Amino acid sequence: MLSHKAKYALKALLYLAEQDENHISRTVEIAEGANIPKKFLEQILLDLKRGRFVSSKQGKFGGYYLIKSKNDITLAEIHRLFDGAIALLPCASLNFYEPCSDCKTESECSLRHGLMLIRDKTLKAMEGITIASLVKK
Amino acid sequence: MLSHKAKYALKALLYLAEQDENHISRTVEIAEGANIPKKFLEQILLDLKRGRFVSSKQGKFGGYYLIKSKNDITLAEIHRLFDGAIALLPCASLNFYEPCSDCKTESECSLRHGLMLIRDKTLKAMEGITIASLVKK
DNA sequence: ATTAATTCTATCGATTTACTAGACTTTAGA
DNA sequence: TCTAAAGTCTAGTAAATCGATAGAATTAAT
Repeated sequence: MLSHKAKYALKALLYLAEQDENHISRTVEIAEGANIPKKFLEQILLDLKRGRFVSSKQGKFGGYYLIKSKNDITLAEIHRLFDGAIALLPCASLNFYEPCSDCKTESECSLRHGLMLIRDKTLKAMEGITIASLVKK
Repeated sequence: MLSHKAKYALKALLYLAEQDENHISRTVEIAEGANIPKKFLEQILLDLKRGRFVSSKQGKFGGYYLIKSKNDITLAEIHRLFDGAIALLPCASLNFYEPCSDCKTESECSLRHGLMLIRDKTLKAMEGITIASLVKK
C-alpha cells in the first residue's frame, strides 16, 4: 500500500501538471486544490524538490512548479522516493537490496526467486503509469 | 513489502510442503527448520489455520499439516491474510475496498483508475506464485 | 497422573506514520 | 528599508503498527 505521503505527492504532482505552463503554484493553493494538509504538504514538496521532480521560487509570489515532464514522472519513482522498495522483500529488491538475516542458505533464500518475478512485473506496470497518464482521465 | 509475518508464513508453508505426506510437524520443528522465532510462529500457524491453509492435531504428538494443495496456495492469498490489500490504495482494492476520505469527487479519485491497472497486473503475477512453484527450486 | 503438544490472551518496546508547531530565510514591492 | 508573503528547516507528538515474548489454559497420548 502507498503511504499518505506518496499518495499526496502524486496528487500534488497531478495538480501541478494540470496548471498552465509557467504557472507557479503556492503550497496553500495545491493543498486546497488537492485536499492535502498544508503543513504536511510542505514536507512532501521539499522531498519532491530534493528528488528533482519540482523546483521552487522562494519569497513573495513564490511557489512550486514541475521541472520534469509529466510523461517522465512514473509511479515507480514516486513509490521509491516515499515508500522505498517495490519488491516484496529486501533480498529481491534492485534499489534497496539487503540480504535477509533469517535465511540459512545465505546467498539464495527460498522466496527470493519468486519475489523477483513479481518485482519485475510490478515494476514494469508501475513504470507505465505516469503523471500524464493520470491527468488525462 | 511483506511483513515478517507473511514472510514467515510462506517459509512455514514451504517447510510443510516439503515434508512427507501424512507427516505432522511440531511448531518447534518448523521454527528450527525454517529459522523462525518459535513463539511468533505459533501465532502465524494459528492464523494459517483460521485461513484454512493448515490444520492441527492437539496434544502429545500433535502438530501442523497442510490441508490445502501446495499448488493452490498462492502468494496473493498469503499476502491478503497477513498484510491485507494488494492494491496500492484502499479505493483501488477488490477485497479491502474503502473510499478515500480526501477525494473531492467522491466516486472517482484521480489515482484510482491507474492503481486498479497496477492491482490487476500485480494480482495476476501473485496468483502465479504458489507454494509448489517455490518448492521446486 | 504425567508429559508434550497446541491455543489463547495479554503485554511490551521500538519504530513508523501522519501530522503540527514554530522559528528562520528569502523575495517583491511600497 | 520595511513589511508581507512566500518557502525552508528542525522538532515534537499522539496513535498505530510491528515483531516478538510470557505465561496460563487446554488437549491428547501413554
